[in-house]
Amino acid sequence: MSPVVGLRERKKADTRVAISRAALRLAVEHGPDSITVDDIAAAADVSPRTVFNYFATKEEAILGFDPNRSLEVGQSVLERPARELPLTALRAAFVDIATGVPEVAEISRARVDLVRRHPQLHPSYVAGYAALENALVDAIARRTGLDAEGSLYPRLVVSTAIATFRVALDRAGPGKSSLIAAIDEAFDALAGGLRPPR
Amino acid sequence: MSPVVGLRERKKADTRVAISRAALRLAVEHGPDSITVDDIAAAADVSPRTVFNYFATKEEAILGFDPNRSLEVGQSVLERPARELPLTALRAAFVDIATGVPEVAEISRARVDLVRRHPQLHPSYVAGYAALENALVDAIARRTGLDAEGSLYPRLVVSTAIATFRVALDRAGPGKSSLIAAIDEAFDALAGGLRPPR
DNA sequence: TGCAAGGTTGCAGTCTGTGCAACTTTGTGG
DNA sequence: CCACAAAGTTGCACAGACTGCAACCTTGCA
Repeated sequence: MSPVVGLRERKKADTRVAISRAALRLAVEHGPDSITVDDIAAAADVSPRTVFNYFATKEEAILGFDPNRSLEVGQSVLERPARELPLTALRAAFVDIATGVPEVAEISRARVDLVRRHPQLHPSYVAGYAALENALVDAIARRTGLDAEGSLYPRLVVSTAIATFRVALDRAGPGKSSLIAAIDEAFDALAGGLRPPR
Repeated sequence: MSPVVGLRERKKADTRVAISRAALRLAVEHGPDSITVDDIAAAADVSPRTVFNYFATKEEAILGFDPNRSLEVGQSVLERPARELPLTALRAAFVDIATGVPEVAEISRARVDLVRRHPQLHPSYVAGYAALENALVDAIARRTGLDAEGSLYPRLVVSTAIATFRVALDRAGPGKSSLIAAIDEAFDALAGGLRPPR
């Protein structure tokens, strides 16, 4: 009998989550530099070597990159109504992220805070958006019928949309205005050609 | 007699350049992963320990971050005519970079190529734009009279402009269309609200 | 000329990250 | 039910990045 997802895959997914949860928790508690891979491994109940089987670096573990996530978001952009403008479809996808499973959003916010408090993480954090960018460029290229690499437009619109999302994320810090409101304000300005507010 | 810039400072600047030149050259020749800090130090004729006095990481040395450079670009934005729109002033500043000292542009292009060929460098490369972003946010805040942090606009316009510049840089690869043309096309699209090409 | 500030170096040590080979667990087919 | 293949986990040895510290050298100035 071959289960839709076998015990093997489920265990792998669990292990990945366990490592990344442990890494995030420890990093939040003690700071990313004060913890070692050994600490993370111990907290996740695996060997240090195994941590590197799942994540290329310690920071990746803390930030919990999940390649599948990017593909999901790309898919959600493809599923938006065909008549929507690219920028509108992208904005909707970001709103989906923001309003998704509360627990996921919570963890995601914790990561943003952590990066804010520890700028050493910034490079790795930004790097995590590269996979998302590629997935979205692909989706936009399909929607518009443009060539993903040959044409300037797909990468341009995705790249600026992600930048816009990140500004909104940063602005909607803990206790500040809602993320949705920030996304709306930022994307309106972007679609309007970024003229300065009166 | 106190020289405008003393021997000390000149030597420091020279050493920084020597290290970063050596690091870039070796990385281009052998790949960033195949060279060690010891190699770089030897090529720059300093001790390995000294390399870390100038750059926090090996990758920083290869990518040759110079904090002063960001301040210069910020200054050039402030010096644009006051009636120019923020996006126009930013675009002009990027064109200045592209048309500046040929030798500098040459090195800068070599770095872009290197990053393209070795994506491991991408995170650090992108991180290098953080200093530029902050300098430009400051400049735009002053030009518009908006609060750099309290208002969404300054960071939004700078962040998207940098993303746009980077897409143009990437597009204008070696032997491809001119960088200026790419900057023009990309910024026109951005100022037009990123509607898809007909 | 002599001294203080600042820059460079070597050293010892910690930690990240990798290749490899043994070991364990899961899935499958006889 | 049992063997066997496939896939995952672990330990080990090791290269190399990076840091703190203390000694040493060079520059700027009185």
